[in-house]
Amino acid sequence: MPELSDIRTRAVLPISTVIALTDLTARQIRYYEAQGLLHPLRTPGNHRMYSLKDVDDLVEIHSQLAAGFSLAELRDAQKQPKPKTKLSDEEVRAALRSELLNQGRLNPRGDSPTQGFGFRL
Amino acid sequence: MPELSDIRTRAVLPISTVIALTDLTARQIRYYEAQGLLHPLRTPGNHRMYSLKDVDDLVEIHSQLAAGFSLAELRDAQKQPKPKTKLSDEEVRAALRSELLNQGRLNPRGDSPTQGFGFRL
DNA sequence: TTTGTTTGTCAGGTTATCTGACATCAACAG
DNA sequence: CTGTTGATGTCAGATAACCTGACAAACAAA
Repeated sequence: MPELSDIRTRAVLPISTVIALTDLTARQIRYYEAQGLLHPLRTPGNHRMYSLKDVDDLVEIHSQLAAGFSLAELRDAQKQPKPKTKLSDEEVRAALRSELLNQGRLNPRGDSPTQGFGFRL
Repeated sequence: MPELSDIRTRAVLPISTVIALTDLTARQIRYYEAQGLLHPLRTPGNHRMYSLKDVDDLVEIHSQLAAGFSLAELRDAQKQPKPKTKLSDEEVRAALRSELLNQGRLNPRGDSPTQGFGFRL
């Protein structure tokens, strides 16, 4: 009996279910994959199988597309490692010091603060 | 965009996934359904679609089968409402009184105490 | 032995998904 | 204005997945 605890990352959903859960079309889902945005598993018969995490990612991708980003940009952004929850105590203190010195501007590159990519406190 | 919170009761899995998650055969899964033990939804094209709860139920059914119960017994047992968490305070007090009076035997019918069907405190 | 329950297996038919190609449409550049 | 690019729609042909129905096997119980 397989473990059922990894259900969010286990590929259990056919594309028809993903379509129903996301309101995306098969064309969109396959195109995002072709552009390198996700990598669903395949059955021995070559049918795509998706995890719940894939569904989340697809919704996020479509949201970012609607926000004006291109699939190429999203793909490149994926390659950047996201420190996020893996900040050491010292890094957190450094970020807080920077916060105080820069009056709340943690984003020296001037990117939109609403996208959620790259470094954020 | 559909809500993803009801994912445990939403029919999103094809029978091939259920087979992989349960180690049951398609024959077993369809036969349990034919005997009235579960009722997966169907796609417009008549393909069965299962929820994660269905997967849990199937594992439980197979376990009960291995324990010697017949599918007919399990089906009938399903029809019995299970009070369980819906006991009123008065019912709890009555059960405790009965407990004291009968020296721990809450099962006057003499069923096996390991099955988990019917009334239990 | 006979009967009932559960499971295996096969055949024939239908549905779901695949890939590849071409069309459309909007945004943008020249 | 015209041509290019990115995202999506749509279709055809092929294959995989699933369906039902039927018959057989294994086993336990009457």
